[in-house]
Amino acid sequence: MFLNQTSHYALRAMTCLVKATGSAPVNSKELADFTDVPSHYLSKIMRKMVEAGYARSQKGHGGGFMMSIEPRKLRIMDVLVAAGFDMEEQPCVFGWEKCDNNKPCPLHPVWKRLKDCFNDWALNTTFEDIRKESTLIEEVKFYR
Amino acid sequence: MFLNQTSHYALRAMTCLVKATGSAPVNSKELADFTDVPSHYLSKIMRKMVEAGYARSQKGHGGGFMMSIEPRKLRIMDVLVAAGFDMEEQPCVFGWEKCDNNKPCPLHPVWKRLKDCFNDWALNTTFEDIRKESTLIEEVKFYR
DNA sequence: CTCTTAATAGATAGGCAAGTCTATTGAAAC
DNA sequence: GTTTCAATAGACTTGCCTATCTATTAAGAG
Repeated sequence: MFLNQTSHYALRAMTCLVKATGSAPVNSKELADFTDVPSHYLSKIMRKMVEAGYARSQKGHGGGFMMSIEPRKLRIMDVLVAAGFDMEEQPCVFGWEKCDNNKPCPLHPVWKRLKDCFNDWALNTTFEDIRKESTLIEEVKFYR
Repeated sequence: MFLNQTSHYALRAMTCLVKATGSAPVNSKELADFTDVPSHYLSKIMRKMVEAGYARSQKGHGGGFMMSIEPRKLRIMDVLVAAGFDMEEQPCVFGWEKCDNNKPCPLHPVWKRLKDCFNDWALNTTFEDIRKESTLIEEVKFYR
């Protein structure tokens, strides 16, 4: 419904990492299995998470990825942005170059309400919330 | 940000029609200009609006499209659905076939909050709201 | 009737996000 | 040091949503 496939993938991966906090690094094969993302494609997304400082990677034997930021300090919006999302670049519903309160497109006020609630969600949900609310990572295999 | 291009186009077109209620039919060239949608592509979308009963089309001289439902009875969700959107078919963030309250994916509760606010918006905003809140159609040309 | 305007239909093409493949680099174990 | 495991890099391919093109059908004007 919202966002693109890559955003979904990034959220899945970081969710797995937050659940694995404290344990050994999760290697990319495992991560690809849990998240059901093509492994090579996931690697690219993880690269972005590493560059943004949200994950660390460890090469070689026993290597993999681990979260490198306090979950309560990582918001959903941060992950989306790191994965390439940019709220400012989102086109106006009407396709207008300039569309703001001064020169609103015919759908501006209505659309703004939707954007506001999306922003509210993405900025006020942290990975600490996700860690607390999500099912256990161990249960993942069982469920699928 | 949300939904696909086609959904945006459908909302633009119906917004123009609701603003033109009472006047002569808006022909597809005019509609394409106002909405900035490729005219042949817009035709296909309008076909769906006609089939859904939200617009009427008039062929020949002086023909075009006009709204055929009371604005207060048409919700944003209706237009989205007619344009091809299906909430039930929206994949789970985690890509699970079955993902509900019984077998929630690790992001289920968090994602649900976003879906709820989207639904709330799409189901509770009518084209009467849009008509009242939007800038006048005459101003459109001026603004762009 | 016929002329003009405009919607409809379906086949075809483009563009870009998503996914794949191959090779390389880096780190740990022994 | 050498072997093995695993991340990184980047070129290449795929697939699907958008968009375009061509031809047809329908309706009103005169």
